[in-house]
Amino acid sequence: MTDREQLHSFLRTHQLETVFNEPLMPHLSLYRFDQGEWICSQGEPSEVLYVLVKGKIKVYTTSAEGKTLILSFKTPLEVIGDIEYIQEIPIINTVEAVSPVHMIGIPYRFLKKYAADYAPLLNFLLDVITRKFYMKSNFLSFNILHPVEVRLASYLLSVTYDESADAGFQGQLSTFSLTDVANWIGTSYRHLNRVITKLSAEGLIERSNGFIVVKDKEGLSALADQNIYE
Amino acid sequence: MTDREQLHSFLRTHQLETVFNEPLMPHLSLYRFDQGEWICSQGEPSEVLYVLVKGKIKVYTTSAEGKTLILSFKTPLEVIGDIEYIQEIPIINTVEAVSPVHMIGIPYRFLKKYAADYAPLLNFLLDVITRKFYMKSNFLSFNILHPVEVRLASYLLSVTYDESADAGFQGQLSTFSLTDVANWIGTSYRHLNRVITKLSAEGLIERSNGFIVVKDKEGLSALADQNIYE
DNA sequence: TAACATTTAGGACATATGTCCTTCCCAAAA
DNA sequence: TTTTGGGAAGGACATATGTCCTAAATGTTA
Repeated sequence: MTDREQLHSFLRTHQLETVFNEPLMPHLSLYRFDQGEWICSQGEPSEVLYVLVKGKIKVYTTSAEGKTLILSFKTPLEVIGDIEYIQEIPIINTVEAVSPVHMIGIPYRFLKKYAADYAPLLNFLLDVITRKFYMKSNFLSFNILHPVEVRLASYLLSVTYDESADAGFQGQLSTFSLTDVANWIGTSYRHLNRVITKLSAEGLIERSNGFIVVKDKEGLSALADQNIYE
Repeated sequence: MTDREQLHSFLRTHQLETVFNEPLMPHLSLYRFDQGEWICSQGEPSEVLYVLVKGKIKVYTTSAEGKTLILSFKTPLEVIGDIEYIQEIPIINTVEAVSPVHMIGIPYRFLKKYAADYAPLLNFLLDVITRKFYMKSNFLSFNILHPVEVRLASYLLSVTYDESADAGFQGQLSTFSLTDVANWIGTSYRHLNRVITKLSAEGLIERSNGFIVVKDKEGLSALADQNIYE
């Protein structure tokens, strides 16, 4: 399959054919990123709108002091560079591939030229952005309002739910390093460890060579009264 | 001046005349809210898109445990209910007038009927939402990544800047109660007090019957290396 | 003015979280 | 097999923050 064919196949799969109008089509291209590769990085000038169509990415911000805060893990369908496109600002967050990734890219200048008033695209962007807004806002407020223990419980539930739906992992936390998890829930690796130890002692989870196994889903739910992801 | 005239005057002032198309016009109405009045409240069904055209509002969320987190103070031009409109979800956050407030309201059903594909409105919403997204995301990450001391410094700078530009207040923190400030920077009243005492001891600020006076703007800036509002 | 409510500042203590460092374990290289 | 490097777990300690309570200050009503 050629790149062009694959691109169109992705458009079809995600029902994007109506989102981009005819004059825009020639300017779409397919990008691939390897695991660990940076897709864009905080502070850079931004020029391309990306649509994630395959794989998993990690969005994070780095503070002046060098602390990292993971803002989200995203799977298709998701858009990167939308805020930057509309506000005409440099890249806000660093985006990194956590698996092999395919993205469709459209340079801003063509969007501006051919689709600034194309309602289907505008509606698509509105939908994507508002969903992002809602989730991020929720997630970050949750982080501020709850202690690490609750955040971890909430995180574990959402991840194990995903995984098991996806591959029958039976609540084993794979994929992410504990360092990632720490940055994700906004705490230090050390403290995360402490909380893991505590939850283990309470029989809610179990640690097995670098991973975490959920033992008592009910118990975790009780702890994380409100799931971040709803 | 009749309500109708005033409404149109507001539309003109904020250059909104092009945002709403003809069939929508009869369905715009002007709302007034008194200081302290609730404009909408977390969890309610949402039915009206509001545009803040005069006054100041406070947006906050309340956690299951009853903790309050103020997400933003907003002045014109700002939109309330946009996320809810597009995602078709209940009200996310509680909004309260902190001064007498004027808002233009448009019921969702007319928006859907007459303007679902009206590009100027869509672009307006995109602009407003992305700006909100950017600021909120910034603000909340900042909160997670920095201690209260830094958040307070950053807050004081932004507020005193605003105030002085507005009315020559010379860095006196008016308007907000310290309880509001605490909820705003995501900490407890008690701890805020502690930090205020500390910064006072360092000569950066001074406390004078319920208010705070900024004594050393440079010093505060050094502390808050990155201003939340940029 | 007296009595009472309400707000404000801060003390005492417990808990949450961060930083730094050490130890242990395992895998890859010699 | 030995060596070495690096990650993972956790100890020790300092700091940040929260909760509960008290005392002073201020306003408010009788």
